[in-house]
Amino acid sequence: MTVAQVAKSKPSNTVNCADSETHLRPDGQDQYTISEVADFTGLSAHTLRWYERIGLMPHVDRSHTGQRRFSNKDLDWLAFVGKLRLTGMPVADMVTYAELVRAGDQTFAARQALLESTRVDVVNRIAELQDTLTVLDHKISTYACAHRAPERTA
Amino acid sequence: MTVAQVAKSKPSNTVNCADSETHLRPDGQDQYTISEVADFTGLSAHTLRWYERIGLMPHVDRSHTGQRRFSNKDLDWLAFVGKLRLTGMPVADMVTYAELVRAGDQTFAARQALLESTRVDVVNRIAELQDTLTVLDHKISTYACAHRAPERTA
DNA sequence: CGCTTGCTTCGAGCGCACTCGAAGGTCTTA
DNA sequence: TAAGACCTTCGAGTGCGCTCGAAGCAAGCG
Repeated sequence: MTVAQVAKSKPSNTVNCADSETHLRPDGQDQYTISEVADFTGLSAHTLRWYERIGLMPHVDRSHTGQRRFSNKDLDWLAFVGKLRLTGMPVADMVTYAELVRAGDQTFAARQALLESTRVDVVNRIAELQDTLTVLDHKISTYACAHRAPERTA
Repeated sequence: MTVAQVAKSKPSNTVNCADSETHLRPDGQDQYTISEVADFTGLSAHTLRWYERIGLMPHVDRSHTGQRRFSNKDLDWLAFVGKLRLTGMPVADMVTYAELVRAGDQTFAARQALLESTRVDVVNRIAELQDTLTVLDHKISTYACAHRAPERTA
């Protein structure tokens, strides 16, 4: 509830080192309907509403008639969530992270820990994939060989 | 049906270049019950039967009483399937590959193509993950910064 | 004013990859 | 020969991540 406001009151320095987020979108006006966001992110409107319902999005602003108005901050968040999704992190864990964010600054350490463990997962996954790649290449090369030596099928 | 026999009649040269498959298991006796295979692979007996049902396994030999007797070749296949699974390939696609294998030598080209396209997927996925890793590291470093500069919360 | 478009909520449905349970046959060991 | 483990098949159930449909409100246009 207040989270959105708080977020808005801090243009770009939620953290304050080498921060380069909140790239304003072309029109730069920080107000997007759900279908605009759907187009932009590739997620369906249904999915966006679902994300909010399950707590994977901070509560999105509403227009005076109750329609969602997404901000650039929301888009940034969605982009980040998209990255987490790529890591294969379960939605439930992303929700946990989102809850930490909503809980405020005192959860920095917990969030960092969560991201670090995710990082480890990603690194492992990459190693796994690279290993798989080796197997794949080996297999592919055997097919290539079979091509070159088509004799002795019997 | 005949597939199993054919497979067995070719000790280790299905393809014939630098072939180093079929590492005999400790007891080396080429006959495993479903629960042994389950232990070995980490898959459940249910899943193994399911793999066979959907055509992801060549039909497994049976004992005179109808119980499954897995061969080393089957274990090799399962290991390979495990790798494919790691790539995120849908089971349906693996079944397609399995069908190609069962169809015989004239599908070498198709199989090679399938593996090569999988290879591309894996490479892309790795790139994606590496990209994600960058984002993650950036985010983690901002948390680290926030720790070092705890002032200016207001 | 009525119509279309697009939003709202809620709850049900879907596809995937298993996962499990039931009912029954078989193998081994006492 | 009887108990208990372990196998068989078949079909139903589960959990996840969406995905969709229905019913209804609101804005904007001719």
